Amino acid sequence: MVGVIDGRQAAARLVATYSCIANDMRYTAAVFDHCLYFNTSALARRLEREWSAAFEPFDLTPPQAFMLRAVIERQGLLQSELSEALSIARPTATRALDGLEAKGYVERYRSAVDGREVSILPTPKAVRLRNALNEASGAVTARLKKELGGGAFAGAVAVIRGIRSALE
Amino acid sequence: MVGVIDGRQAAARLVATYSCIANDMRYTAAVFDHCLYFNTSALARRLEREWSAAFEPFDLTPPQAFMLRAVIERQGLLQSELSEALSIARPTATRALDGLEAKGYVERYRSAVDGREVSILPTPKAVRLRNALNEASGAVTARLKKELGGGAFAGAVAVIRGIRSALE
DNA sequence: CCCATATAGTTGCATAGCTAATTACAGGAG
DNA sequence: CTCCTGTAATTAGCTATGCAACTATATGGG
Repeated sequence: MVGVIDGRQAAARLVATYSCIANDMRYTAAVFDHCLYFNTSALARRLEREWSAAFEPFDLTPPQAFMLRAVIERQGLLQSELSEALSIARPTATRALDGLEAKGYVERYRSAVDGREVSILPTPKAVRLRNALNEASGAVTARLKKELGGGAFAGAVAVIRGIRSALE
Repeated sequence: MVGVIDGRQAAARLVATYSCIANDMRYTAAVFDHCLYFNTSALARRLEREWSAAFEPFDLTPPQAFMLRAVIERQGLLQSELSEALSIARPTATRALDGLEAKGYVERYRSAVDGREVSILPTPKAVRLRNALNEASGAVTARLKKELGGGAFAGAVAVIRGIRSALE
């Protein structure tokens, strides 16, 4: 904390709120309106809240729930394959699986073929959650589709996936 | 670590890799292809890498750099206004500003009008970075625009921003 | 004036993500 | 066989993020 601002400066602040010295566009509301990074990160944070609420009844965070769903749908994948499927770094996969293992949802099996690899299998308790997890996620999707319009929603997902794949 | 998987099970794993019991679509490559949350989060992580490299010469992470750019472009905003402008929670803004203050890029001024509020101003050292920061970000944008096609890029940003604003 | 309520900012705690470094195993060159 | 190199997973350490709780200030009612 460095100083105190007086009333005159506070008034100047209010003007600054609604003007943009940077690009001669005055009364621009948002600073990074046209930035792909900014809008994508902000949307990701916003969506995290939606899916967080959806998985809250299972006491799972969205990353945990998506990892578990992947383990259930693709039984026996190696950790490296899971990290690739979920587009996360391998240490992140290690920790997500640590958490799910501690909760009794997954088991690790070291491969007899290659002793470095570890296969992941869901426990029966996890498999029993499968439909409920899919439905919880599907309910959020259905709600957003309704709010945003079905066509717009599918188009948006396609656009976002398209950018992802264009960046490898 | 619970057990060891044998060769036969390993073979079954490979089949599982490329089939999807969940929805009768076999040979589906990606598990959550149609999920808005999954694709958006994954894209956000990918873009974080791009912008991270862009701001690396300034020893700033993307969140730090975007906060600093907002402070420079909207001089004198309150912390609450900055957190809203950047779509982050107020504690996150507090910590981002702590870091920028420690680096000598921003100064906090407690409002004389309302002693709870704090106005943020960039230091001259920060203002001198302004063009370079904008250009660093613009260079990434330009490169991606070229890779993805200008129309597709602008359309994608519009779509993503549209979803953001539809969710308030 | 004093108290109750509200608000701005901060702090504590937890999760998730990354890179770099480490450990354990695999596989080929000599 | 031994060593060197490569790779899967883990560990260490950092940043960013959010919610909940706390502090300090403001404001309106008695």
